[in-house]
Amino acid sequence: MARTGKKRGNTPDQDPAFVERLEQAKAASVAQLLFKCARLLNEQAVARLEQPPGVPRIRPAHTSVFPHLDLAGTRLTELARRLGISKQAVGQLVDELEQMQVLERVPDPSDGRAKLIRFAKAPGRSLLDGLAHLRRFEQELGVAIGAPRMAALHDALGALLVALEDRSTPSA
Amino acid sequence: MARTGKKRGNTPDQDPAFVERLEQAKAASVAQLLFKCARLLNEQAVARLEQPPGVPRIRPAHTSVFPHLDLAGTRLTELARRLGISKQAVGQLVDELEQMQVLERVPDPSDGRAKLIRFAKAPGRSLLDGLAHLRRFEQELGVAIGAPRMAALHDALGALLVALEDRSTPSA
DNA sequence: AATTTTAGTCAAGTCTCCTTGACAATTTAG
DNA sequence: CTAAATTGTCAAGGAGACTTGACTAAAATT
Repeated sequence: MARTGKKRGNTPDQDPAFVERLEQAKAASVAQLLFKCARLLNEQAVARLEQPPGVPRIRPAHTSVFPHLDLAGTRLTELARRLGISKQAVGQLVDELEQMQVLERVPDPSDGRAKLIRFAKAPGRSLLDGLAHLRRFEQELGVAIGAPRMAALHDALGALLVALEDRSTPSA
Repeated sequence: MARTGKKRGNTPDQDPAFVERLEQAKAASVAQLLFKCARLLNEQAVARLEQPPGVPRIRPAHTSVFPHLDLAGTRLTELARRLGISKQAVGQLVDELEQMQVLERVPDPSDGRAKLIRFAKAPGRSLLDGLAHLRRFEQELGVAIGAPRMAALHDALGALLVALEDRSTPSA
């Protein structure tokens, strides 16, 4: 690295007003903050999990399934509807999560065609370890930024999610 | 839908303690909320942009570049380092953003090999319109969840980002 | 001046995540 | 009982977001 120290700082030849508009736009963006935090958090959380090689690793997409699972079990079709993706896609995710012994499929007693998808009775450490890890990670972050802020974050995100979901599905 | 009304509510045959741990874990996850909000927000923001057909559309991946751009211009290699991806990948994103007249490449006066990537001088409406859209979108969301919550969200995310960045680069 | 590094690019390939199409097993409706 | 609809699965495929490898031009090092 032999650059002469002027790594940044001055704008070469751009209109100051234009520059200011950009600065403003960048600074104001809650969205940008959100994106960046989400990416970093996801990366660091996943990196914490020791993943046994060979069997399919847990991937970001898998986590999106959990919040839509009823504890009594949920049908594939219903899951697909909630996630807004095809049932084949869900099927694949569930296949993998089943291999990891995180989820299990049991026959639906009330319908011979259907199966209920639910958390595995004897999760192969993957699930509970993973969740415990995540919890611990979140606690650490809570300490880092302060409990009140963490609570405020939780609250605000919950509200934001509702607002966003209302937009994407104005009907359902 | 002929299920006899027991869509959820009671757990068939699972250990209550286990069930509670799961419920807790699900409810507690700030991370899940964060991921989902970020994804929805990015998708919806991009979807709002009226995209001229033919030329490459702006896609969610593109937005990740902006926060790392210095207004004076940033080199491709530096951008790649900041984003944590290969310079070829960045090159592709920048190619597309250049075609859309959102960014431009100018030769780096201090190094004949290098080019500086920066916001286009005459953005083809895409950029400024896009930023204006984003601002408006955020304002709408602010109304939806309430101004205080929005402020709290902004504050908490800022703090969280710092905490996360400190972790990922304890040295640099 | 000769050698090694560095900045950016071209080409090709991979991995993830999701889609469409076709299908057998059941259930429900007529 | 037969016809239509629904549940889940198998198979193939595609778009997006990267990656690795090979290479040129310019700069720094020796």
